Amino acid sequence: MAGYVSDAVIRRLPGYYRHLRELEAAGVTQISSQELGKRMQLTPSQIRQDINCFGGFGRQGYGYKVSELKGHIGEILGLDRLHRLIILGAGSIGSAVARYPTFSREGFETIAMFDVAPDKVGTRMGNIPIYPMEELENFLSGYKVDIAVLATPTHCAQENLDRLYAGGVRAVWNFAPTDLNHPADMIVVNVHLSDSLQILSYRIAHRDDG
Amino acid sequence: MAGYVSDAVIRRLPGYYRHLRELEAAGVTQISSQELGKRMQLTPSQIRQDINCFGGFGRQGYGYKVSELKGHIGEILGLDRLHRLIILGAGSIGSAVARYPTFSREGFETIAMFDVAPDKVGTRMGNIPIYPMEELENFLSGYKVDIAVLATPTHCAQENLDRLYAGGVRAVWNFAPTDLNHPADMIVVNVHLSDSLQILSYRIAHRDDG
DNA sequence: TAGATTGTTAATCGATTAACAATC
DNA sequence: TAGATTGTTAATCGATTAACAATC
Repeated sequence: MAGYVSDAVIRRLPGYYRHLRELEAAGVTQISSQELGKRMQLTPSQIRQDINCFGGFGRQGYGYKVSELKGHIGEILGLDRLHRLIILGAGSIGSAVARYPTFSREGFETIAMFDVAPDKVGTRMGNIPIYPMEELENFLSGYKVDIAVLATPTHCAQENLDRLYAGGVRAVWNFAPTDLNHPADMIVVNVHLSDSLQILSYRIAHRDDG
Repeated sequence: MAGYVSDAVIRRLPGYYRHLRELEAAGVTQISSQELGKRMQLTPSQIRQDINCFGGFGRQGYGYKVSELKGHIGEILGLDRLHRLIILGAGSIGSAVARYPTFSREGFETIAMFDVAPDKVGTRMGNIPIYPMEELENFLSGYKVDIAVLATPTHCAQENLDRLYAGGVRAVWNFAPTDLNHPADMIVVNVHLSDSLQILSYRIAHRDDG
């Protein structure tokens, strides 16, 4: 079904899913591209184009069934599968990810954390055990891990990524504020918090430019 | 100098700044668009176009002086100014932001946190005092706040944003996983962690599509 | 049926890439 | 000077928007 889908479209998918979830929760059962566009600040054309990258989920003269479309987009995003996560780094970022409430709802289960600090190792964060970093390879040889969250200091991020790859992990959610080198068959998605804050700073500095 | 600058360009600026900082730290003093492009996975053309939105910072036959270009981009991003932050919500996300090491380096100073939990109120996170949420308006009437970080639960995010606006705050860094309504003269930059993780999930699900 | 709204093709717009004269 | 590389204009490519026939 889905041939080539551009990055621009993919980046909008979570937004669709989020708004459809909110609409469903608000009891809305049907919506047109017109109304959804107004809500999401997108043109109706764009919404129809985006959705039709994946299939004709609407009905002429009617629009889209909210829960049905949400279901389709959820599947497209892979949210119907269970993803097993590990978190490298039990600092403040690692903790925030471990405690983030909505992830488990959406099929992301954190099965272990790793850290170098002796006072953290052996304890638990909620239900999640914290292992010493040197146990990583051993752990990976015993468990299938779908996603590793990289929340260690920047200076060891590349080394940790290499160890993850060697251990068979092929998807990384990176919070270290640096661009990591990785083989083509490893998927890396960055959360560069500083970048985001700097963009806010840019907009403040250029508030009246245009 | 800078006329209209597209979003696409603005989103790349922090990346330039980051790479230039790394290059400077590595002792590299000069770089061509060719070399920088190779490092950042961008075309030399794009780099020259991006930079020339703001001015001719290079020299023909030579390239760019790393520290000079970094300085220019830092200014363009507004990193030469001090930004005073407050953080709404002293949960795991709020704590992670409060403790994020690089922000203070770049001129972002957190002066207060706010929370509803009685056991948190009155304590400090590092040096930062935690005030009760109902003190927000009072605080805002006494301090000039450049940026508010919204790290409260989703269900009160809109209400908190409205209170911030009423209190005079005009820039918000939003971590609540929802799109907030805000007046045109308020700048809101979102960090939608779920969206980012869902994009990773999409890429895993469509790994072999093309 | 008439009205509404999709799915899809065509037109437009903007961003990226290529090319090259200017010049360090 | 010759070689390198910018700044900038022109060409290309891709994404967004508009239009409209299909159809619920």
